[in-house]
Amino acid sequence: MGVTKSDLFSEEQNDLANVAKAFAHPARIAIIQYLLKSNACINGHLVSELGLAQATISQHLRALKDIGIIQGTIEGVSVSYCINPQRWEEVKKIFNQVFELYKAPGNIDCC
Amino acid sequence: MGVTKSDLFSEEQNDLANVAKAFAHPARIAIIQYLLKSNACINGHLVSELGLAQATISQHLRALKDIGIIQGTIEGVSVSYCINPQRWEEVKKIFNQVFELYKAPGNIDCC
DNA sequence: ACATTATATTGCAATATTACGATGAATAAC
DNA sequence: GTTATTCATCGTAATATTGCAATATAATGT
Repeated sequence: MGVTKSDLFSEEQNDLANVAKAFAHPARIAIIQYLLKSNACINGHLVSELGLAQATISQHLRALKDIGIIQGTIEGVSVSYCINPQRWEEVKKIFNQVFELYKAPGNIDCC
Repeated sequence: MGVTKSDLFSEEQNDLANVAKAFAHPARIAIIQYLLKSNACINGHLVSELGLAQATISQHLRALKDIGIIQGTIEGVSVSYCINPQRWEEVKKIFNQVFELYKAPGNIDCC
């Protein structure tokens, strides 16, 4: 059906899945990396940087903004985007909580 | 179009996006957490555990197997699944490389 | 051989995502 | 006010994902 049965799962599980979705497209990864690299706030040079249409970039930016990982402020006629530090740490923690759950088994091949 | 233009991006970016995709569904998160918790290898008790049809679970398991994060071995008539330790560490590293890229700016609100 | 159990695969319907052109809204420069 | 620039939103087409019933496959027990 294409509809995911969110009600079957915990809020935590849905949250992680939604955050992961933000990372689940190379264009959004590229945008994040670009913002991380140029620590200063960068606007839509992204359109020329990545090879996608302006409307498409805008759509990806919105997806990232929706989960709070980036934020934008109007700067004259253009818009400056940057990482939201608080949310970034939060997201990092959400992922690490899963990764830290794993304890390497005594025998290297469990199956 | 629904087709993602992978050729516009680096292999690293596409890799991360693909791994993130595996985490981008609550059912797959639930499966991973279940395997992490019961460090021993567990087979498809998942069908009764999560509220999804057998075919659907099987499909999610395949998605996780495809990116190498889990592995399964035939155990009589059933199949034991477990985390692949090597790949798990690798995936953890791939995510952390992005998270560690971030250096908190002097001024807390950059935009 | 036959039935049983457990899992995988196939085929399909419904919804989601990706991408882009066209259009709209807001600011700046004249 | 008009024009140019930048970005967001809308509408649309194409592809992907999700979920399940039905069927296939494979091993075990009788």
